[in-house]
Amino acid sequence: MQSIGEAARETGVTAKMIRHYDSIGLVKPSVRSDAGYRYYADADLHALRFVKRARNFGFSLEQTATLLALWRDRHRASAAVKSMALAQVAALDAKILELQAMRQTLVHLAQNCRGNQRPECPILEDLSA
Amino acid sequence: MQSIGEAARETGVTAKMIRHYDSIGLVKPSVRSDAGYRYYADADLHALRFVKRARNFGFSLEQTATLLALWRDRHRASAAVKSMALAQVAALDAKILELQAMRQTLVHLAQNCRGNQRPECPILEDLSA
DNA sequence: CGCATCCTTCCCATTATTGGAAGGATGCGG
DNA sequence: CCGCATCCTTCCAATAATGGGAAGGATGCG
Repeated sequence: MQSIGEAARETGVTAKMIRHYDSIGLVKPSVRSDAGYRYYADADLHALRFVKRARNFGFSLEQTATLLALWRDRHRASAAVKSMALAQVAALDAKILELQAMRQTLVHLAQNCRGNQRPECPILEDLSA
Repeated sequence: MQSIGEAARETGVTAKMIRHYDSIGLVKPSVRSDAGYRYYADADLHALRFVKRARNFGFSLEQTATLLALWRDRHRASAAVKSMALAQVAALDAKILELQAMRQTLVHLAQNCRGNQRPECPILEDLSA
């Protein structure tokens, strides 16, 4: 049983966020002391690391909660998990395309801007067009 | 002089957001009636469209405020604008790379997940590893 | 004149995280 | 065994940008 500080050190999730995950019901400590201290069992630490990784993949906390429930269910079908992963890939694709379009337009505008002491600048001209 | 509703229709910025931009000092109406109604001059509408475009390029409101100030300054050097645009390109690049890395890992995991009724799934296994 | 539609301000919610304050609990050195 | 450092607790607030809604006043038109 680890205190919240120890759990934070071991999982790389800040104590602040661990309390937050507790408050929203995502990962709750197995034990609360009489004084209210949170104590995390190994399985809890595992869940915290799971959450951290899912967040790194860009899953929202809500998606992460679903994945966590699936992970805890030994009998779930892998299809449910796979479809979530593919949906996340599609969301990432859309976001990437959007950012690439922004980037390309900006690069194009910047290439046509002298970037000197004179005021002429197609970037602002385009923004105001 | 357009009322906020007319300004919203003409610029595509919602009345809600126009009020918000006023409250944070980004774009203020040229005139306020005795009753407190906001009235927007052509230059104000221009500024609202400018803001909308800058936001479409992924500039933050703070960056947008700077660009707007540069745009309003007839004597600014184009170098200042160009460096902001290039900084934004760099930020977009970093974000794109990050999303591509997420995407690739997820695709790889999903490819190795059968996605059937059985529980075996490398996606969850990786998340919990 | 009355009703529909607009407008105002103010408050709250979202998403995920971070910050701080005020106060209680624990642990260790002297 | 006392006091201090460090941990912990809860609550409140802020971030960025937008949206939703309530309560109430203003306007416009028939």
